[in-house]
Amino acid sequence: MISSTVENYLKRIYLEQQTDPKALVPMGKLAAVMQVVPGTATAMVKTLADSGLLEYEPRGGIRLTAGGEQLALHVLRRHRIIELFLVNHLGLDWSEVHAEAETLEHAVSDKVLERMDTLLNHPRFDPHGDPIPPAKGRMPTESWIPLPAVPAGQRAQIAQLSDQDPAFLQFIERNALTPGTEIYVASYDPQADAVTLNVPDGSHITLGGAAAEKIMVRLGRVSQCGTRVP
Amino acid sequence: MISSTVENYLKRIYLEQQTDPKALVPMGKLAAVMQVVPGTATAMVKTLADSGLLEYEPRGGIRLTAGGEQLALHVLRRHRIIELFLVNHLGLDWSEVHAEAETLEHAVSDKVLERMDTLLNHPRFDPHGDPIPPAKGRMPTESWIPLPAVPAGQRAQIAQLSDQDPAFLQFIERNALTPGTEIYVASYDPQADAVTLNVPDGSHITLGGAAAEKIMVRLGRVSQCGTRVP
DNA sequence: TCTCCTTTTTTGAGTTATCAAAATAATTGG
DNA sequence: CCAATTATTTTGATAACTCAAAAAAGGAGA
Repeated sequence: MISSTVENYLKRIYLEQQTDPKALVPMGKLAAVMQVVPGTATAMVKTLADSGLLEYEPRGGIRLTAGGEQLALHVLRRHRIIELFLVNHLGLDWSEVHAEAETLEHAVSDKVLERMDTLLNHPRFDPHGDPIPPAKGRMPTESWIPLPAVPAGQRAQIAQLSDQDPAFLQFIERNALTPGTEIYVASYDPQADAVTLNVPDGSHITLGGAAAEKIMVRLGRVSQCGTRVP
Repeated sequence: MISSTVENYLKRIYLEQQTDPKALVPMGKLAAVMQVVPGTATAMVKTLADSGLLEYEPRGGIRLTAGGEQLALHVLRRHRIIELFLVNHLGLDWSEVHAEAETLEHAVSDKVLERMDTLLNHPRFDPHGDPIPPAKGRMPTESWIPLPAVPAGQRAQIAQLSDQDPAFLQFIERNALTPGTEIYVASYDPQADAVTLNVPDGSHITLGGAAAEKIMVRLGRVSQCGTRVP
């Protein structure tokens, strides 16, 4: 039986890996995201390597094996389906479901998960726009760019929010910037570190660079299938 | 933070206590139901006593304190609401939800639990007929008797099944003996160790004493409010 | 009352996951 | 190229939970 601690390590390593797929994940980074001291990460990584879940290059870094990645994706699938279920079926606020799913992802059985998946109609994205790993098959590749990379005068669609902080997500919701929203980038001034957008309801809003960087968009009016927050 | 191990001990102790409320729960019994060696139970009981969750009489037995009982009831409430939610909202079979709830009861937050409770319309009984401890206030007292205690010729209503084994529960369902069912006790022969019942659909069935003992009933046609398996 | 048997407690040890702090390796600027 | 800094690993401890097996306490029957 695989412990929830191990599940968390695998999930985190996978997510770190995605930020730079060719590089090894450094131990310091892993320790930081797992909120443990470096020595703890080293110890855990050794046991994970012994279990064949990752490759460990001492003083170099780590990389998940195919087996490790499969387990990580399974955890991620649980996490994201649970998030969506909590929003769509239990009426929780999307800003709080991340924290709930952190715990539930280790407790929900495959059977219960597949029921949720069916009830949700096999969704492709979670409430924050993150793709839900399919039960079998490869992870879909996403082509997102951060909002500040969109040239002024372009249309785009909000795809994903890469910060799960409830306060940030509530801000996003208050300003109708949830995934799926079509926006128009009115201006981007690198000097002022400011992006101004028009949103469908007619209003416009100006964001600083730090906030804009957390908003991932798809250029043009690509249609995105899958359930998401209205 | 209270560990799920501790939650399980408290829950089990509470349930054992109920079988004979005036007596202390013996250590051997606790070890048996927790499936640990006696020494483990002793060690855990000492820490629980130090935390003020139970009273421990060495070589005598244990009894939950008010605080311990409150925590136990909280766990039991989670367990039973989750069971009902899994049956009514996720369509799981009632014979399998006990096992699922054993894990989920330690992972579901109060917020999620109260959403389930609301969605279920504040049910009073779980799928097996066990009363759901209220969020606040005392546990309702049930007046059940085992099926063999019903005199022949009497009507009764099935109240609860005191065995969570999926095979037994599937048998119960196949024979339409789920909680809420009105039955008529046609005969009871202690010598033959057999009870024969008539069920609403017109058929009748004969049970051995061991199976009949696991079926708790309410005499007469008392109406039981609360959601249950159809 | 005095063994024998059962129950319970104690003792010693193992596992998993963690931290603190010392030791070591790698990198980087002068 | 070397010293200083930074990253990583090692070492020694701890907490929670567990088991195995020895020791102790309580009966119950002769």
